[in-house]
Amino acid sequence: MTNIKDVAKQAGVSASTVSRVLSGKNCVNRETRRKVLEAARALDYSPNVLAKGLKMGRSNTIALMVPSIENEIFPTIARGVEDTARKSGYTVILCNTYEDVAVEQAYINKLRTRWIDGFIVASMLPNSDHIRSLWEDGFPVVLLSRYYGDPVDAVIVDNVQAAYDAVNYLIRGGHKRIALALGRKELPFYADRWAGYRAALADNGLPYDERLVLHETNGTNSFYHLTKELVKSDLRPDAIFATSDPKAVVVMRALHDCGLRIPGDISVIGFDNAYISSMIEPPLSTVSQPLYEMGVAAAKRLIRRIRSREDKTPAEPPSVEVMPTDLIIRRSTR
Amino acid sequence: MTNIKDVAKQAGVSASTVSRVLSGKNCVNRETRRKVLEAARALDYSPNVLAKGLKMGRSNTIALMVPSIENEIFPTIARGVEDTARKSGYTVILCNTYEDVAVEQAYINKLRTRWIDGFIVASMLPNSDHIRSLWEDGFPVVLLSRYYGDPVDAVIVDNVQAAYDAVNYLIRGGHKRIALALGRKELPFYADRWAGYRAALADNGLPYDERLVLHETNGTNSFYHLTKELVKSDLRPDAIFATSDPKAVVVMRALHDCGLRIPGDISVIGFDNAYISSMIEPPLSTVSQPLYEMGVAAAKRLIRRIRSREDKTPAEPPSVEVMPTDLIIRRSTR
DNA sequence: CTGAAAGCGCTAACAG
DNA sequence: CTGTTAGCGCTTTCAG
Repeated sequence: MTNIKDVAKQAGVSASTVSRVLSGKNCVNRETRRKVLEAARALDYSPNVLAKGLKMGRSNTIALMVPSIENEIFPTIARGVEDTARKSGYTVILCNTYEDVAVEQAYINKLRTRWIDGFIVASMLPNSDHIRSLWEDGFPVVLLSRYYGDPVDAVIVDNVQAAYDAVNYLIRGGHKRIALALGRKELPFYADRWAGYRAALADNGLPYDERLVLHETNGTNSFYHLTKELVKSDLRPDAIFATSDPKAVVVMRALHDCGLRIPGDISVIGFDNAYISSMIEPPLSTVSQPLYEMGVAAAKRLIRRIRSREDKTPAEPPSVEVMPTDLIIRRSTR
Repeated sequence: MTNIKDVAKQAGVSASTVSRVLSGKNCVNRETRRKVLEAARALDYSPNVLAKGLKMGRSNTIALMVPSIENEIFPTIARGVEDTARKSGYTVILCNTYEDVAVEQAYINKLRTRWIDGFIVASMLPNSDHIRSLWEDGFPVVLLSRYYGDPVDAVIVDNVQAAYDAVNYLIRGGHKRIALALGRKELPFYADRWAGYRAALADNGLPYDERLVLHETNGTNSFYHLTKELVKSDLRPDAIFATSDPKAVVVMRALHDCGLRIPGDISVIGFDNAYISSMIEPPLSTVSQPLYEMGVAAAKRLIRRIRSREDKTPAEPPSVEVMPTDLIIRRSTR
């Protein structure tokens, strides 16, 4: 593999000059610069990132931690992060934590070792203290989607408001008994969507009935039976708000299997605007989050942090960026 | 950040001894070893990967190149790769090429620079010559899913056979006029599925009618109109084989909008066993590829290559690993 | 069994 | 404007 010395020799200059030219320093003679560039091209030289990183104390690499890249929303987020990172010369490392604090911790310990410039964490759990120690130690971190009020940069949506809007829409449409298919409530965005649901009910003078909230037991499929039971009881709802699209799809299957028509007999609304939601029959009304843009925003913010740390610019205080959601009405609601 | 010298000082030994202990060399006194380990723990030391990589000429990092992580099948593959890599101490870098040879090339050029130990390429296009130059230069590479007969390691499925099985099943079920929703045929797996379709027809004495094959024009949605047109013509098929599940879903929507019943009026079968396929109504019959296992197999093979290159073991000849597919019959076929 | 020294490829003072 | 030098943190001969 060709290195900087080879280029230097070929161009008849010293290694430092090659370095200067290739790092875009302008204090180099036009002619010398030309020779170096030519030599570099001729030798198809590209600098060794490891050596550079060792010298500079950074690697131009960031880590993206997600619960699982297989979950609906993360591929799009990942693409936003990756596109943005690449444009700024950063490479991204993908880490699946599987909602396992131990796996998360193992990653952090390994990656902290000076060779990762910063973290985008979309996998944070309430008890992820090793993540907290990251920013306490001055490491650039931005939280994505899961935010617990810590003093750190974050990119989120207003889940309370978004859920409120969805439920409110249902109520305006004349629905009186609205059930909730609720994900694991230790996750802050589910807790918030729950709060938004309650607020919308309250503001419209509708009673909150705990029996109408379906709690996820093990996995998305648990909603299949929960929905069936609820629908067959004497509490049959006229609408169901699911806190994610996959849950909505399962709910719809259960409803279908009970012989109910959507939206004729019952309306369904989801959350996330996953790809499937527009494809199923009937197409699902849902709340969309700007996933790609959230990935972009998180990456931009992280890179700003990294740069400002390197420049020793006085650190700005952490800020949380709240991205807008949209209510998308398709044909699963009347 | 604490480094090897700090540990050495703390333990009262030299840096080389620390290195020996931490690299698991056994030629170290029991007591010395204990002291070093203790010091390392006390200081919460972990070695600098960049320095190590620079010295050793490798980074324990591999790159996974995919067309887009948002495509149905890649998250699962990525998870298989990542799990396997992590278990062997490798980190994976994710690269989305967007089917763009220029992006792919930019990645390769950047990553070749001694700091990536090997590549898993799931994005290869017929004219990806920079990928070819990779293994020609002795770089560890394994191709995933897209294989053009080159002399290089690959992990694939037998797409001809899988498509043959699907179409054959349809024919056995009494279908006589089977249409094909065909993806971009410059991609080898689509070309193979097309070949399997033709072979099944031929073997069963059914005519091959070019008018029954729907060619993707721009994106998956193009099948919506193509399907509608076909169905309204006097060639109305009694079954449609879609070369991927998303295509099948679009086809089903078109059929539904034409008032046709599935599978009553027409059967539909897909390919990939994507998550959605079991969720839609009716649940889609499809061909499943062992995506996770393919990721695992590719990672294992790559790591073997990397290791054997380092050990200077004589290189085994490249081999292609063909993984099994399954025909999954649900309710979209009769 | 252990320490000293060299060097992986690069950049950043520091001289000239 | 350019070359020389030192050193980033680690592993690995080579001596002892």
